[in-house]
This record gives sequence, structure tokens and C-alpha cells, in this order.
Amino acid sequence: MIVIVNENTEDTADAMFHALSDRTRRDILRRVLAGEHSVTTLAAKYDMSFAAVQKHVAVLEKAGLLTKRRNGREQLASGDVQAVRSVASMLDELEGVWRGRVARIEALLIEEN
Amino acid sequence: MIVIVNENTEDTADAMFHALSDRTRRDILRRVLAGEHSVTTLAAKYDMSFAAVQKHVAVLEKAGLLTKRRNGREQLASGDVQAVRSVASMLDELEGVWRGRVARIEALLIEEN
DNA sequence: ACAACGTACAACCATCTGGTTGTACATTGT
DNA sequence: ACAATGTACAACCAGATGGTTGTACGTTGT
Repeated sequence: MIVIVNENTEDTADAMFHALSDRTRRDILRRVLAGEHSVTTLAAKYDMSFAAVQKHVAVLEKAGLLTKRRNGREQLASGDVQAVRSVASMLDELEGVWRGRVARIEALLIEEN
Repeated sequence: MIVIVNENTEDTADAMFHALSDRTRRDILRRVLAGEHSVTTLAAKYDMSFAAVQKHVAVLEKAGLLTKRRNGREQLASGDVQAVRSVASMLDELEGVWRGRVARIEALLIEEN
């Protein structure tokens, strides 16, 4: 297995995992993955100020998990499933490391027999 | 698809994504998924104090991504691949939401034709 | 017995985070 | 023209985060 780890992907990993570490943001992401929503529409769903929700959307946008599209005075947010998949692939990489450990242990057991 | 979201899983999701949002912790997790390491052994790998690394290990442990086992005066840390998989399945759930959106759009296109 | 080792945790500090209110500005509808 | 709507962002605040040093305590080796 080939693993490429550059500074840039570490930065985006930081941003993505951080964005996902808040339940309000995960909920927003769920909604915008299901379909486009304006920031105001999203804000109406939560028991906090518009500004707070707008900041959550901005965090998701900076992490690349969401993109916005202007439509008149509205800003329509849409979830980026590619970005979600890239996070999943980071976890797959970790699982791959674990499988390597298991393979080594099994090789050792075979050696002992 | 059935989706179960209780308060408890949201708490652990918060903890897990937060734990993964730091590159030092992701690196520690990679090492302990590959094999057992004492806290001191881990600490030697990073350009920060032992206490800082010990705290990172504690964060990973509280999130359930890592478990420790006493061995004399050493504390051997081991990555929990099941926990990593549970994070991956949360992302799968998000991807499932997105697929639902695509299915709805396709249904709409079929309707229009 | 005692020095060295491995660990945990408290106290402290600068910075970040997640919330608030207020302001500014572009777009829309009357 | 102007009021209402949708958005962005600054300023502020309490609490969390990520680092530090210092201390305490059990385990190990001589």
C-alpha cells in the first residue's frame, strides 16, 4: 500500500474533522447533502442566532464539505459528497494500517508453528 | 434505510471527530493501530513535552479510539479499529443521505420525461 | 534502601471556539 | 423611493483546547 501524506492534506484533514466534530454542523451537512438550502432556511431549524448558523456554514464551507451558489439575494448551500468520501478514505487508510498489524501478527504465528 | 440517532451516539461522534481533528493525535492513532506502544515511546517521537503527548493519548482514549493495558510500570496503548469503523459508518450514513437526494432528483427527471 | 523510570495530573497561559448583538450592504417587492 | 429580506462580518464574552512546568506516586533495577 502506498500512503501519501503531505502538509496540505493534513491541513484539510484538520479542517474536515474539526468541522465534523460539532453536532449542529453534522446536522447542517446532512440537510445540505439531501438538497440545497439557503442559510436563512437552515438557521430557522436551530435554536440559535442566524449569525451562529452562518458561522457554522462558513466552517463547513472552508473545510470544503459544502459549497454555496448565489441565487438573487439567497445563498444556496449544497453538500459535497466527494469531500465526505475523502474523509472516509482517510479512515480507510487508518484501517489499512491496522490490517498491516494483523498481517504481521499472523505471520509471526505461522512462523512459530 | 433505518437511521438511529440518540444523544449518546452524538456525544461519542463529537468526541471521536474532535480526537481526529488534530494531526498529532491522528499520527498517534496510526502508530497504535500498527502495534502497541507505551506512552513514553510515543512521546519520544514528537517535538513536545511528555505531558502534552500524554494528554493527546488521554483524548484518544476518552473517545474510545485507543485502549491501554498495564504492563509493569508501562501503559501500553493499542488502537481500536472497531471505533475507527464506527466513525466510517457515520460518514456512510451521510453519503446515504446524499444518495437519497440523487434518487429524488432522478425520479423527478423521469417524471418530466 | 534508594535512584531511575513511566505515568498521571494540577496549575498556568495564549489562542481558539461557539455563542451573542449590532452594523453594513446588496437584492427584492411595493 | 423605500421597507423588508438575506447575507456577511466585526466586536465581544465565557469556556475549551493545546501547549508548558512542576509535583506525586507506583514499579523496577542495583
